[in-house]
Amino acid sequence: MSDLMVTTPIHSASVLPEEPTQASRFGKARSAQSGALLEDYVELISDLMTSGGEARPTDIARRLGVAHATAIKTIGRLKREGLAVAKPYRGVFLTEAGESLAARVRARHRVVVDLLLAVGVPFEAAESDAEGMEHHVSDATLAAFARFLARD
Amino acid sequence: MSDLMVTTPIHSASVLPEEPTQASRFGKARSAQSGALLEDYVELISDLMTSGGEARPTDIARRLGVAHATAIKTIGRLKREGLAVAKPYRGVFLTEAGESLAARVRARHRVVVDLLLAVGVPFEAAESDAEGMEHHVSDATLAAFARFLARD
DNA sequence: CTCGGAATGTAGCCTCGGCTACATTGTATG
DNA sequence: CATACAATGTAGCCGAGGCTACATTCCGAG
Ligand SMILES: [Mn+2]
Ligand SMILES: [Mn+2]
Ligand SMILES: [Mn+2]
Ligand SMILES: [Mn+2]
Repeated sequence: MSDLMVTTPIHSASVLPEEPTQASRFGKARSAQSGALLEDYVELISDLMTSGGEARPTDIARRLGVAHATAIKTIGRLKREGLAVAKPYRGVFLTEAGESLAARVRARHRVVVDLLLAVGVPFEAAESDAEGMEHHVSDATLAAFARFLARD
Repeated sequence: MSDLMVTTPIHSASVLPEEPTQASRFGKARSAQSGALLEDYVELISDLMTSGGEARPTDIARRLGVAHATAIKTIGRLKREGLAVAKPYRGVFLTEAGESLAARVRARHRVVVDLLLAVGVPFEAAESDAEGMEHHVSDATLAAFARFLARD
């Protein structure tokens, strides 16, 4: 490795950022995280509706690997936030807002996985890591990923 | 775009994964998330010690953008988990385990930021998004990132 | 039709990670 | 060397997201 590469700094400098800057970064990570669960739910509900015509609490719970009571409680939160509707014992449906969020989340998920694959991440690691990473990918980063994937 | 590129599938197929597979992916994302806060704390404490010789609860809180009581409570958890030690009113210190975790976390943070920069993500978005994404980067993915960055 | 088992829903418990309000301690300055 | 004030610590609240245990409802097989 050359120690004279002044033109293109490959590595990010390891300086402690300014305090408000750093606080803002951590804050963004926290708020991104708070929406993560709802994003996964709407994406999953949309997938289940498409592939089987219905989204039942038990199926949702099994797919997420949680107890059915946990799923039902979260579905309640989806309703409160206007992302889903459900009548007792009648399955879950997405609102317009829910469908639209699901579409965005699904598209982002795919781009993240594709980016990981493109830089050489093995398939299962890509899918697994993307499930968590996706919720922290900003629009700017998503756009950069898309540009990178579209390059020749 | 050619519609005959059968040799190299660029895009990940959009099929619903098998149920246990999907549950395991979501489960991994959940457990990764549960360690995220502790990772950020040890990295930050290590940085503060290096740059200023001490890590005080107030400074930690300001950098993270949380109330000092929140920081103190989490420092309690660091102690319970054997990552830090602190005597009342005397500042926080990392144990061997804490230092070692901090070193790994710092290295991973840098690789993630560098990877994002390398694929064209703007600097501030890279730093901001990395703060959340890093905690979901598995060893396999980290290794792939490092290989990608080391390419000619 | 009936009724038993699966699905759904409810209740109540836990930990985590935020917060505010207040109490205590340490120390720097006058 | 006293004390005002900043830092630290404690108490108690909240919501999210897990869980188990139990109650209720639905529906398909007989
Ligand atoms: Mn996800
Ligand atoms: Mn996803
Ligand atoms: Mn982080
Ligand atoms: Mn970090």
